Amino acid sequence: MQEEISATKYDPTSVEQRWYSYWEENGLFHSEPDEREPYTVVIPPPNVTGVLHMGHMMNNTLQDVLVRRARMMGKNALWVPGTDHASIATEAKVVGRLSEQGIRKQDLTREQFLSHAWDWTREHGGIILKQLRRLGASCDWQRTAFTMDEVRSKSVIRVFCDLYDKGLIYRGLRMVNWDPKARTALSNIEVVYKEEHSKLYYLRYYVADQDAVRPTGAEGEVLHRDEDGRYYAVVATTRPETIMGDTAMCINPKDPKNQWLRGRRVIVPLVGREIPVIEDRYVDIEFGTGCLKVTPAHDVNDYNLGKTHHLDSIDIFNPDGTISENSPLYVGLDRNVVRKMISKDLEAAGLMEKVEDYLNKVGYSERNPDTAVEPRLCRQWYLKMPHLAKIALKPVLDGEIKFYPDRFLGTYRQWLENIDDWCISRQLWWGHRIPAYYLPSAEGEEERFVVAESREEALERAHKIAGCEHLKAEDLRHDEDALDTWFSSWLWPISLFDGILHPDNPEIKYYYPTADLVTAPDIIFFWVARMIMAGEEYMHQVPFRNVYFTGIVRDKLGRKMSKQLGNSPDPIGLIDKYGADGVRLGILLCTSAGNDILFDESQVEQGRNFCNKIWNAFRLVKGWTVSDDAPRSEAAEVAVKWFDARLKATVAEMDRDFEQYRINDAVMCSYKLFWDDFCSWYLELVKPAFKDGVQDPIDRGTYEATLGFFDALLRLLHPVMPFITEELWHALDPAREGDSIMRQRMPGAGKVDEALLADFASACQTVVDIRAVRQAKNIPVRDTLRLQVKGAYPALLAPVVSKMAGISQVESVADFGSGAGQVFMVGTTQYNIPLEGLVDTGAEIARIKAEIQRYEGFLRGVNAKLSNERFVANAPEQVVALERKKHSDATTKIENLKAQLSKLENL
RNA sequence: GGGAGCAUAGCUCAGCUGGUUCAGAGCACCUGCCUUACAAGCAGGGGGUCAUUGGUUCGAAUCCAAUUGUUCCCACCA
Repeated sequence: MQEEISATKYDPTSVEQRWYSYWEENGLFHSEPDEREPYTVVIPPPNVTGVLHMGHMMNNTLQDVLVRRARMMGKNALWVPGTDHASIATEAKVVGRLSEQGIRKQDLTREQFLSHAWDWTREHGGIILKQLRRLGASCDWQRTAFTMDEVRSKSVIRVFCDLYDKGLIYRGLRMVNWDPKARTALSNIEVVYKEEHSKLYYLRYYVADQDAVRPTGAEGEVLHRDEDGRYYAVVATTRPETIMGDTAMCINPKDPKNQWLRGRRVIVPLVGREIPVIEDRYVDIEFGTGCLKVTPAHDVNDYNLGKTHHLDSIDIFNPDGTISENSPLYVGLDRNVVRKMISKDLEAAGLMEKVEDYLNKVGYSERNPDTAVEPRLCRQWYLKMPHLAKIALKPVLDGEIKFYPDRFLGTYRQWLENIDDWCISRQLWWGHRIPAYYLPSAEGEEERFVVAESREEALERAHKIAGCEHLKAEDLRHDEDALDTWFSSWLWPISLFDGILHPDNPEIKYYYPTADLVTAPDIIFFWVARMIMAGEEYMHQVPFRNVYFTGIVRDKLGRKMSKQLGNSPDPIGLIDKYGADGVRLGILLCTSAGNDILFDESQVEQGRNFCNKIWNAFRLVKGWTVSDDAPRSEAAEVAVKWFDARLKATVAEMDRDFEQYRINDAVMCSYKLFWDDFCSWYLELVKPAFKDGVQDPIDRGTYEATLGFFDALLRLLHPVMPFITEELWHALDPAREGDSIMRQRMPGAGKVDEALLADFASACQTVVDIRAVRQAKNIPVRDTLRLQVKGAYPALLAPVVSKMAGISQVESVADFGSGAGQVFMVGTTQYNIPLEGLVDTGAEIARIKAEIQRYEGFLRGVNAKLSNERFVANAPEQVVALERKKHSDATTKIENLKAQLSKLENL
């Protein structure tokens, strides 16, 4: 320590490692239920194979601040960590790795594939949890959970069966959003719509029965004929590659342009197949030519048209997005390739009328952002939403759960009020396998199944079905699909405490509901809303009280951080460079609820500099020699009293900020308290004089008080900067070995002596003004000055200006005398620094004149108010009184200045 | 197409229930200092029609309306 303390820079590396191990080894993050008030936070589980990015950094720093603070407020704080199996993302990574080794997923059995996936999980899983330790996260690691561990898996299965038995889960055949890369269905919210520049292709659909075409003569009718006189319709489409699936063309019956097409049949270009022309009001007359090609298998709207008009449906795609055998053309080719190809072929065949640029919205898979979603008709599992949406809406509208910022309430409400059933099945292996078992069935027979937690139970259930009494276990076919990842995440606050399987266990009863949830607004639907549903359904209680929405971390230019752009700093690299405390402070200072943050390394630099400041303040204090006989200086006397008040006032302010989740404000408060109030004022005031190369000793009383303040400041800062505060808290007193700052209480707010704070502020202003005079006149600090005062001034002024501004003497005078001096005002009190020969009278006159002008302008404004009868009559008394005070103060100031001016002019 | 947010100093943003926290903070910038804790620092300083236009009010950065710009969310128009 002795050697380390001589360093003028704080070195976080060894400190951070040492204390984190200490905390963990001593179980300081661990919580067990006891008689204290619980404070619970569950981590938004990061992907098990993920690595820490800036978003995690911000999010987890915020959580850690809340948790550490709660712990030091005397609560039994618990922060439960864990990871998410992230089925699509993880499965995609595993598939990717296998294919690098030349292995295709379809060549593996389910068991073989899962074994690879578990290998991958063990290999990469937990990296992110280690990284969170570097950040200082005070998670109870003994409780680390995984969405696919035993308790969580069983909970998911139990809930599925329960919801099925309640009639909330069903199997349905409908259009789903299909991800052809992952080859799975997606829920609606997993589709991200992106605007993109594409083409609108105008295709010729020749009329089949040319001879039957009769112009109707309707006004505005548009007939198309080629050079041979053959009639054709023109269809505008963005997806020419789907024409092989066309089973109709649709016009609006009211469309005058296309009256002649009513009742006709047309020929699908290239394909040559005849399809009917149907009529439906759905078609927009204004769009394109008013003719719509109908492909019921590949478009939701077309599907609906197909249903109402009883059209055939031709599915021309394979699950991977290549053209299937159902198509006469392009079989086996990818849909994106075919689009280019077919447009050329259409062109060549003279079937392409024209191509226009077109801006349209295309749905992409959230997890495979390069893959456009393909609407596809298939059978999936769904969870009914009306009941769950209803129970999830109430606690938020009632304010039982509070959102910070509360504007997300509107988003939340709107979504729940217009919610679709949730497609919960995924055609993936990595995840919780759907506990449905199909009974043997003959070809064409409707599928029959039972839902149960195990095959044995399923068999029992199956036996109860007529005709199935003799089935054997192996006759049951287990559903191949897995559940949506969010179907496990939504149970997280419950399943972490085993509340699904054992609803009455002491842990769930103690820790649930959790206190605060810190998360990003983009998962408000995916996760937040659904956790509330599950909480209400299974615990009959909200899962958390407050939801703090963070913003998105962007770079300095406002761009989202991404791997592609390479604009995302490596968080661990930042910690290596600046220290975890510095990084935490840097992030916290620019975070406010719901607002995106524009991250720049300079903010982290600021954090590091602050660590340095704390470190050096510590060096100063620890470097003092203490004397039991030395008397306490007047300046120290004032400083101790003042800082005590200042500290209490700041604590109160921070408490208010935390209550409203204005965390950045609270952090800034403590930053300024330490840097400005403690270092720049307090320490400078109590700092013993330095004479003849020797520093005077400090008196014991002031020293003890200073250590006390330092201690309080460290406690106040601990939630934000856990490492340096623990280090210095120990260094303050060797007797603390074996203890931890984490176990101490936060400083409390107390009654604040406001008058003292005001007096001190006035004295500070005086110091600043004196220093300004010194700088302007180039008077070094070692040359002491005299200060004359006209009027009332605070009693603590003299010691403060003496110590801080090099004033040897403060004289109360009736008049500043005839000699030249530098006069200034603090409030309405006039001060003068006699400076014979140093004052430029001309410049001074000009300055005072400008000053007078400024105050006169101010006074005019005040007078305007005061002479307004309605103001005097209507405004609250206090406000009017204030205005009167402004008036009298300004008048006094102007008088003072004028007197000063005339004196100078008469020199 | 529907909804929400934002617009205040060069940058990032506070400004909460209209009135001394009213025009603020941090960073950046300028000037002077290597003053025995800290140059990653100290001291001092400049800088803004509060997007625009109306309205409410004794009084508006603050409340209301419209406009402009911008960001985000939701929605099946090929």
